[in-house]
Amino acid sequence: MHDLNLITQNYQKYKYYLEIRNENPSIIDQVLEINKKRKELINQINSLRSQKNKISDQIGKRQYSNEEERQNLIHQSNTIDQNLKELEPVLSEIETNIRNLLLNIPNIVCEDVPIGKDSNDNVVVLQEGDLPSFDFDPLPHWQIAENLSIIDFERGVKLSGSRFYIMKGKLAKLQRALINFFLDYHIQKHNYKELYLPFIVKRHCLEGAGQLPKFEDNLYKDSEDDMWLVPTAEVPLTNIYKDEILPIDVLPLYYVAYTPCFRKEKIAAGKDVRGIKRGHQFDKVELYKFVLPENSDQELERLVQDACDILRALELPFRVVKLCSGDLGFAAAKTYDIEVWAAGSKEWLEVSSCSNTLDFQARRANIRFRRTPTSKPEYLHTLNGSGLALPRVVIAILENFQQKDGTIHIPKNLIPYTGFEKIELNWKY
RNA sequence: GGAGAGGUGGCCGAGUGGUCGAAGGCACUCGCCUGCUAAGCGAGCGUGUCGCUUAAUAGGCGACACCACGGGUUCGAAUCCCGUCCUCUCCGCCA
Repeated sequence: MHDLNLITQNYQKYKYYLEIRNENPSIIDQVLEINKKRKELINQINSLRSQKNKISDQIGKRQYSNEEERQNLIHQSNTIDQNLKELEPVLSEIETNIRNLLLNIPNIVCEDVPIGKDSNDNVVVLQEGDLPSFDFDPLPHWQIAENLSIIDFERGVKLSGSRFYIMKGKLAKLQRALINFFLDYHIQKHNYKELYLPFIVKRHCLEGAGQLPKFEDNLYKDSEDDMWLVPTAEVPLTNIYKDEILPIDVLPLYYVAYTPCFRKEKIAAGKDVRGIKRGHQFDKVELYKFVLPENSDQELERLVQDACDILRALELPFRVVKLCSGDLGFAAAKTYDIEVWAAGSKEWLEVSSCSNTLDFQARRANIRFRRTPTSKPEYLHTLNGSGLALPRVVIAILENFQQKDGTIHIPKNLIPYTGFEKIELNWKY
């Protein structure tokens, strides 16, 4: 959510940001117009309240000479009150409207983000690792999974409908091993602190992180109780310090958390239906940072490297893509996607999205800090990135480490976590 | 889920209709004092919005709002009433 005064002072800039995001900039005009009305009304209401307060004060201090005068004062106050009763609802409606408008305006865009329309204009900034070569035709993971009987697609659908699956035997363990590996790696090598979070949150958390009100379609919820399944750990992470003012010496804060993620994926209906690339439920280890505004840019670079380190450790070839303005997410001012090579499906799979949201989420969730004990509170900056998303890493391991005999080798660094070196034909029942 | 108690500023804790944005203590900031083991003295010290001032989204002045949240009573509410949420204690239930 943006600062009204900033928008008023730099409205051309805000319109420009919307344009390069392929969004309609007229929302800014609406905001300006309503804000003008808002200020007028506030002034009106404040002066009425001020009058009213003075009258009450006079009565309280017995500043009247007889009962008639007292009744007169009460009458005056009541008259003002009638005025207020008319104006106040108008103001609160205006404020709701402005808030709704503001909540729907995406973040600004960092200077160095390439201008572009869609993912075709994204820029590959780094590619690392050799793409594996095979003396046979490598299979896509769903084929491998079927051959080895390690994923049960049909029965997953039987339980929960399309886009659900069951992982079996060593594949289930592989996934569990990866989660632990990711967590340990970031805790030990990158100094993140681990959190175990609620997987269900209140609406305000989704507003704070930027999922609501715009992306309600993608969320599972219990509307009766205002309980929402998290689409990413970023949502609870953003809100742990909601409405707090942090002392500067605790910054920067680095957190890592494993959660499942739940998404309806309505927008992507019909896309990526085969295999486990895009399910309604998937696991993810998320990285999150609370940092000083002046450091957020370099913190993003480090965040990306932290995520890349995992792929390096797993010997998986990857590339880093800088998203163009038109492809940026709602809350992000700058984003790097990390994509891993999947040798069977022969495509780059997004396994991480690392973003600097600047003060966008901090404003929404009202998270601030003080530079000195006496200075004014300022909004801090937040960053988030996957470190990493599980299913697609699993896909990459299955496809890149597949052998001619149909078995799957486990990356060296992962073996201490899996307890086995390869996946072979699994039990059927 | 049932019964009871309670939610006040960074923390603790007063405050049951007007003099309360809120006593007192702690913490913190600035200054003074003091050579001695978390000493003393003085001052300051919540957040937001609106207006004026300002180069300033720094500072100053003023107004308004905020004592969990939302509504109500009243000329006037932290204080009374209603609803919601949350915390604690006891009981029940349960991995």
